Amino acid sequence: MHEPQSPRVRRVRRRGAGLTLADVARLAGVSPITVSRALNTPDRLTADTLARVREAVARTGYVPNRVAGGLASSRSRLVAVLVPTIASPVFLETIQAMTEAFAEAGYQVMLGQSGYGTEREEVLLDAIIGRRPDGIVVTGIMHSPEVRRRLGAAGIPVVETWDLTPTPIDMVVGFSHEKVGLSVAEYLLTRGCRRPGIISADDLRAGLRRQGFVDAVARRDIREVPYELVPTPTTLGAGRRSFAALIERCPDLDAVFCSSDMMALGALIEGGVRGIAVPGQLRIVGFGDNNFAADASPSLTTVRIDGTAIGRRAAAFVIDSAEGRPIDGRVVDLGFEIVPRESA
Amino acid sequence: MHEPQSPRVRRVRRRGAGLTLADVARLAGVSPITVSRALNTPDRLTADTLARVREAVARTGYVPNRVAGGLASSRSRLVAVLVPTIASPVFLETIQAMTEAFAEAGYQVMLGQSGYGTEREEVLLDAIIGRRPDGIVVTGIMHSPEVRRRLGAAGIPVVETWDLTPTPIDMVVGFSHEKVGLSVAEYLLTRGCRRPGIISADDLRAGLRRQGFVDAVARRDIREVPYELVPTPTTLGAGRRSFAALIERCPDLDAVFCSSDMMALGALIEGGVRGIAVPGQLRIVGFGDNNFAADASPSLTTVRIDGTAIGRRAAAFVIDSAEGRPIDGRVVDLGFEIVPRESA
DNA sequence: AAGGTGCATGGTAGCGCTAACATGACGGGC
DNA sequence: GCCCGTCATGTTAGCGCTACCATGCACCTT
Repeated sequence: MHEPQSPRVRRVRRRGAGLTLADVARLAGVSPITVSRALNTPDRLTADTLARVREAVARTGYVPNRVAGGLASSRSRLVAVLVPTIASPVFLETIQAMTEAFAEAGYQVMLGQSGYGTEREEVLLDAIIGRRPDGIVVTGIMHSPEVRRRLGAAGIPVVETWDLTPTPIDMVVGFSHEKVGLSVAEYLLTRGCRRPGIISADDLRAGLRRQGFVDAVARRDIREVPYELVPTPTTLGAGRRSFAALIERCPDLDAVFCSSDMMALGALIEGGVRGIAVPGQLRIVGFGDNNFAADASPSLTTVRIDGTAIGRRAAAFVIDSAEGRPIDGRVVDLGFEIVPRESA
Repeated sequence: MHEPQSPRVRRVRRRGAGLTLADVARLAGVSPITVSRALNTPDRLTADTLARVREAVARTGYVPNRVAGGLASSRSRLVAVLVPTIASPVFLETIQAMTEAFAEAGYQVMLGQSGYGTEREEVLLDAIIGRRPDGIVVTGIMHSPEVRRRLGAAGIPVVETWDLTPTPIDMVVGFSHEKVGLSVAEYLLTRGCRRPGIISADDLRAGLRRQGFVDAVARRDIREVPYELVPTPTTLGAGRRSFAALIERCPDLDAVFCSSDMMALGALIEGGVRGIAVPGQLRIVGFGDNNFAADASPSLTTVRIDGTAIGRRAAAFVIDSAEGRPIDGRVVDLGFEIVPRESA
């Protein structure tokens, strides 16, 4: 840190390696730009030059500084991924698929947790925009007009996911939560249910599913759907307690649609404890097709979302934008699927 | 992208905002460096100057380019977090706590998934080192000597987590998995168990817990501990099937230690299906104290790890290193706690 | 009065890389 | 032999910021 040499000397290297492209170039006997090309566009060099540079890189253990590269080329090869909170397992599959797809294409994922209120969301957004990512993927639709304005102004490709809107900021990959509610309602009605209830998280998307469900059953003259609202993140315990509350209020319930598999499992367990026959007496449907759904007892009927496909599609959008390829179809509906199992 | 103007003209701005510190300085009537100080060390300016700069920033909507700042200061304010895969919920709490702590201190988290074999791990490592993060947090101990060498050579602070070693690359925050196995064994022995089995993931840390368990019961002359090995990530289904296999092989089993709560829940469910009384006939212990453990039926005895504390401590290590504060105690044991509930 | 001291602000020179243009060698068509 | 195109490589000039030192001024000390 402290240098005993004369003060006017060239600035001291602070960091370990401190190896630069110029050092490698000197060793290989070429100009710096040639090393740059060896790393970025190797097919533009003769085999001989390329080999010389590669050898110099290997000998020195040089790792190019992408911060400098990013500044020079205005391409950071960084992508921001915003989730409400990572602690909820809903988006994990999507994050995993994205991280993987981005890593393969040479991009790195920056994680941001937006679920801490508007004020901190704006601070986070500035921190992210300050890093000049090549793209931003958000889970859910951005609703705050201020946030939408800032994202738009930053000129960074934005992909909204896990939801659908005809008017995305930029691009959107997801599915219709209302249609999920609708389909589940029809699934249950078809099986003879006439007195359904809902256990729902208090987030926007779960709300849309509930709305879709309520609308669908209303068409069959079921005007009242009892429900319990649960704060996110949803838990098994919340599922048990909500189910208990619901069934005590309406003992004649014959179906429950839960906004997460974990809560559905809770309902299943609470039902078991109370001696309620599932699906004989009451049907239970979850959401998410988490990896435990198939192995519950009875196994859980649920709604499968292909989180991996969402992640991959979102990554492709960002990468295509960053590489300057044309984007067509900025609204992608990946749909969903009801997985019939024993519980309904 | 293509400019119809004369070719010798100054390079064109490619990016939206394109606003720089110099623009803000001009507007505020100060030098660029003063704007830089207004953003980074505001208390070094007079209230008047600061206000003028702040106003200019607000008027323009300027967001400083941290890529450039990082290059100039060799402080990227980026921290890499490496997990085997994000899809396993084990580290979520830790990641969440870290992301939060880092965000508060102005650092951004870069996510990397290392669990794809040695070769891809090295590529990932170069991608990460290339971004010159101010710190790297890895879950687990890094064992590959090549990786350890590279991390050491990069001169970046490294925090290993979720495990313990007297010889960390740099710093380590975690707990002893062997001691976990030992404590659980003693817990079960104290309660009269003499024929315990194990359902364990095939990862290193779960292996250490198993070893600790086996060693502990061996001291009480229990020489053989039947076990089932499960590939990670562990699932409820794997728990059910492993439990079934184990109980069929050894019907006299009186305890099972599972390497994850999810598998313990699977064992619980399978036990229920088979009419095995828990804990009367057989005791079940999980690991992780996931948020469903307390609400299972019977509630799950398990081992609680304070993932949040691990995350916070790891973040503190990195931030202290980055800010040049002295680090003492580079090995931190945060311990664990057995949570006695109904299942054991 | 001369010479500090402390503070707010500014000028200069990079950080390590790449875009854009320049150069020079080579080969082919006429 | 000349011109041109093509290709590999080099030169130059930044990208947008901050470290470092310099400057100027108010206020003190002796």
